[in-house]
Amino acid sequence: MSNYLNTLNPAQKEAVIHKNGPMIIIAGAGSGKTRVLTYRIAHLMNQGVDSFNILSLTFTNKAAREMKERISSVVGAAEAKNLWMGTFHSVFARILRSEADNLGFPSNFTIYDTQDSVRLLSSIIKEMNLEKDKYKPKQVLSRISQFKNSLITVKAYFNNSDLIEADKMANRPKMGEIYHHYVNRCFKAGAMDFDDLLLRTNELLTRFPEVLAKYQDRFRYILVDEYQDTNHSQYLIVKALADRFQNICVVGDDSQSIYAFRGANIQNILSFQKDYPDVSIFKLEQNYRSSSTIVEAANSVIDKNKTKLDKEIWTQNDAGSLVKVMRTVSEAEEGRFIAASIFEKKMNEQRTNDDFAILYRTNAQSRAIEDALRKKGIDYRMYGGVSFYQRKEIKDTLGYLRLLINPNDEEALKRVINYPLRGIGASTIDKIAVAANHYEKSMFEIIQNLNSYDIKLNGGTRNKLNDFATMIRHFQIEAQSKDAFEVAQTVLKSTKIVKDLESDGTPEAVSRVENIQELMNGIKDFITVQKEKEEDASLAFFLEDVALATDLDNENKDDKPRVSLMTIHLSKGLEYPIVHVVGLEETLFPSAMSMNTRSELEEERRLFYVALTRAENEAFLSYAETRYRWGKLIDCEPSRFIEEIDEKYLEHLSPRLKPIQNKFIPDDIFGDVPQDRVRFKKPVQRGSIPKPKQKPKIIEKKFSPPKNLKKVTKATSQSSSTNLFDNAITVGNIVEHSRFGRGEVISLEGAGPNKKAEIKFQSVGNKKLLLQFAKLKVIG
DNA sequence: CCCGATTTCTTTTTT
DNA sequence: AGAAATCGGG
Repeated sequence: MSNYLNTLNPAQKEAVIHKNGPMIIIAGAGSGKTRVLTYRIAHLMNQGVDSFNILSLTFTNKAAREMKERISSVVGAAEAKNLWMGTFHSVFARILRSEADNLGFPSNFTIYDTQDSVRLLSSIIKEMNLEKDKYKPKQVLSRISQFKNSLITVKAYFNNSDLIEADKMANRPKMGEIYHHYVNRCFKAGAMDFDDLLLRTNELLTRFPEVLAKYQDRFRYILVDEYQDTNHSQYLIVKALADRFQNICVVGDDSQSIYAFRGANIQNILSFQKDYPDVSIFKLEQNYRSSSTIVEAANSVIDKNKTKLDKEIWTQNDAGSLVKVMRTVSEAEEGRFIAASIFEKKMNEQRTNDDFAILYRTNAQSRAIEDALRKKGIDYRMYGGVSFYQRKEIKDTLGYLRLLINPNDEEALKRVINYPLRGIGASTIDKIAVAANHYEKSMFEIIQNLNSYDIKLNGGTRNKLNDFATMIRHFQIEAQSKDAFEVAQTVLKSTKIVKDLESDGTPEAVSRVENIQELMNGIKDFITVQKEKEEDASLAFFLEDVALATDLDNENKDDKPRVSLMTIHLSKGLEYPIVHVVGLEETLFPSAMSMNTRSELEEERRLFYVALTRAENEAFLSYAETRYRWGKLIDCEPSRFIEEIDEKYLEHLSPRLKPIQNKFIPDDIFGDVPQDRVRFKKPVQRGSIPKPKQKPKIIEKKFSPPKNLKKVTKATSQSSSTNLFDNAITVGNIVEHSRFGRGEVISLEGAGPNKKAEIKFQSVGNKKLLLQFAKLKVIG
């Protein structure tokens, strides 16, 4: 046994040692929460609790994995192996698989992702002949999600006149019917969406007392991390499971509750004491992560919230440097400022890329940052956004795999039945869908036995459908004897997906092929890892893993250190020496969608609190005066959150009022662009491509100081496009275009925003392109 | 009846 | 700025 207890402060130690009964740990940002959780589990095991009886629910699978490793190092790998650890979704997906038959689901049920759900809802809405404007699939889905997270089944919905009335008032009287259809279709497809994983678990535990008893007996000690982000559905699961032994330990920080939009209920943590009157409460208030400046700056912000638990975060750490605030003239400039600042710190302070994180409110903001980092040659890794598994080519490939595992998976079927193109078009698919609804069979069943059903299809189409069904059946047979990797290989070969892409020849297609290659590597890795752990390496389990994987979960077994880019939501639980929080502008952060009620605004404020407290040593806040949103350039106001920080913790790098000149701003940090905003007032917009004649010239005159015309034009076009290299191009250059591929520059004409190049492309011949819009990369 | 090209709409955050 | 819906040619 090790002396791990000695490394803890008194509050942490108490929380670790406390053994039985309900307990809550209020853990402020950076207070060593993960350490406490890990040691608590290790300690339980050292006290003789069987690892088999411990369930630990974490926020990401990565967190679970890391925690498991740390526990292994205390109690030994063999012992730690039996721990149940993971996200709510992954743990209960596993339980649902083994209990699926109770609920009438196949054990290899599909997990529908958001896109699948939206597509299914679109078809339902279309089939019901409802007006698209009233019933937007995404909105409908989020409404259904609300129902599910509050455990309102279809039946419960129709028994609840308030809900029916509310939907009528919202001009969506058919909501209940849509919900009904949606649930039925998912059921028939053998599919569960994300919310179902929790809802159906509740159903399982309520309807089958013997199943509940089994898991109650099994999970004698339950720990829940990030409890403030659990929704009602999750709350009930935990409550049911913990009911027998009452050994329930929840850890959370009300100040970091940022998932109300997906049904998280801050009341869960605020009212834990009511649920368990004899609860023991532990507070971890000492922050070990951040400088005192950052801790206090963050405190001064969160104090503005009304709804919060009583606690005071403090630290013994040094004051460190002030929180820097920077205004820039555009988002491109913001990106350049950040890139320059990172570059400088790497030089002067021996920092490495992995010391930095750049956090933003919306994924769309990453683009400008990425451009700037790339230009400075700074390696970065972006988390979230369009994640790997969401890419079209990956989803297509996975679609085949899903279909062979579960032929009733309608969304997978629709996705792949005509990709690559095999002459089965929309109207054929519609006919089959109609027949499927009519005969109450799955679409695949209809296709397999076309002759048994009455459908009007011509002979050619029938043959094509038969071929398709035969191919899928062939895959299924293959899957009985071969492993996931081999099956996937067969799929790729038979469907000619890769060939199809290769014949395309565009750089996009090439990168798609690379992605598929990467997917294959992923499958191979998965098999190896699972076999090492002596766990399920089946294709079905791989698909589940993929469906529930977070971007953060994928270990970057990458060589180089990289700057991290992610949304603030994703950054929760992480820490970095230097953090840039960008886009601090009204209507962006706080988001315009969340400014209507006090509680929404408080959630935005907590989000800002989370962002700020990721920083260990230094925090930068930046905002732009203009930014492209919905493809248009708009003016921005600085975020109220900047003002909400106590002024004494701030250092303004840019002048606070309107800048007339900015002579004191050092060139190397802020770039060499005049800070005069006038020139961005008349932006060169994308919409003006067809008639680019006059306007740009006027603009150019307005703001070109005779001194360095070149640089100014460069900056201008950067602010209106993502092209970084337009001025670097000369006749004879070999360039790469995202659509046309490689080509040679033959001639140049025009100047500034009007500058055009004639390029001889290998693929499409000669083209004249406006440099400011063409995304050209100079190769040589 | 399919396919490629044009046009329209959309954008918060995620399991 | 990118995907889904719509449109006209083949």
